[in-house]
Amino acid sequence: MLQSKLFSRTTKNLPEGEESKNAQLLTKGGFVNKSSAGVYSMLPLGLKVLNKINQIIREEMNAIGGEELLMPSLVQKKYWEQSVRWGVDVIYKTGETIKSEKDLQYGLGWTHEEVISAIAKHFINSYKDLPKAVYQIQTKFRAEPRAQAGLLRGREFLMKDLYSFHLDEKDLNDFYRKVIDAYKKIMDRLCLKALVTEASGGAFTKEFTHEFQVLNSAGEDTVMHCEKCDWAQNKEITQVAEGGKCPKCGGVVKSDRGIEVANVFRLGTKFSKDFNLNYLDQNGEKKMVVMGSYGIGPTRLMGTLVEEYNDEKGIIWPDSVASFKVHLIVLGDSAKAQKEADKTYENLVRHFGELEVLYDERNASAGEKLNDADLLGAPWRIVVSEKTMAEKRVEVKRRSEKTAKLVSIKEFFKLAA
RNA sequence: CGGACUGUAGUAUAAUGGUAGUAUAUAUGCUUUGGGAGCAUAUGGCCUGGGUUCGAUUCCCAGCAGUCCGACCA
Repeated sequence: MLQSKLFSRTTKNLPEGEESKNAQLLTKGGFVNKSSAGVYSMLPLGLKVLNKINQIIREEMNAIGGEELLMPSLVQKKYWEQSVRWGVDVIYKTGETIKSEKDLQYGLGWTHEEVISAIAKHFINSYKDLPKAVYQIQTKFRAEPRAQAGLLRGREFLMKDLYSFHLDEKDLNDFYRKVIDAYKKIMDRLCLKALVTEASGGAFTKEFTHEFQVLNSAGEDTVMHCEKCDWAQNKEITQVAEGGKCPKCGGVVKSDRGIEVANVFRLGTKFSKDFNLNYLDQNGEKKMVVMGSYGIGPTRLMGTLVEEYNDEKGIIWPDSVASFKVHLIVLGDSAKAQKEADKTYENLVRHFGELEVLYDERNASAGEKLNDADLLGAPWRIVVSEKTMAEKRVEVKRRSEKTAKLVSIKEFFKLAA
């Protein structure tokens, strides 16, 4: 893609008052645009990142037998009333609707246990229908009293929500483990280290739930975790103080801020009861379906990646999610260098595809181009100039490293493989 | 929802009870090209409502909006 043709452009000035790194850098680079507090548009560059994150999530969800579907965002009041959740204060509710249905009210979906339970009634009647797992990647709405920290806490955000249906607790627990493993794979592919953290079960269950916490000072949660082993608990429930002994291995317990990027819940029969979601077992006896729900926030993950991977110049995207794999820059205005860079661009496009190569062919100064490349954070930067041509090489630099080197384009393809 | 601070051009900012200035971005031309280049010209702005005043972008009140802190947060 040609940089001169991009819809967005980078800015020199930082947005006023925004203090979080992810809001600053994503706005400066033209990845996102804030419409109002906690409400963001994904601009073309940002959407490319988000789509890659979503694709990774999809692949791992499909791998454990999840089927993708899409539920409505507009959810009629009766659904929420059935689970006694119409009263929660995070629901955005519709005001006056059209006259002929003035008694009909809707809430914008902030989670979908109700809707999926109602749907599941149509398809789950027998033990032969279980287990099942479906998920969606969808915009969620929550009337947060205070949106903050850019993409980390929004009023509108993307969520992958997976729901599973089981014969009994044992079957649920087996699947629950599977989801945790799938989430671990997702974090690995996103280059994020997340602690599987025990947390309160809230209204659903007395058992622990598990949160995936990425330790980062931008986080809102406090995580107590062992220095040695993988033991971690949300501070809300933990009995151990900082500096105390890890209950699992005896190591030293530390306290750090964490960003909750995912969570897994055992719902049990809460919604099966509310929605009469039953099945007949082998003996013809009526039993309640046992459910689980599992969430990941792709937009929050995107913000977390920026918080984790940046330097004073800009973002350093992991290879798996970068908007572009390669950022090609031509320096100097000699027609020769231009021509050579054009050729290199075609070569790169043939190798990686057009969507993976950003070519800065603008008539701009060297400093501006180099700074933009650092800000946008593609994993590889290639410079073509009179200098590199004299050596019959291109200059290749990894965004995460300090030094560049001169190599042939063939050697670069090997490096980037 | 409580507290603090803030609303001036696309963005970032300055000054002012009486014609609103700068940087950056944008457009045009010339020059320039390895870390946000230079010159010239041009485009573009005082959140809304009420009050005080001869006169309000400025002072007062209210609203709306934003950021931060706290409370909240399946």
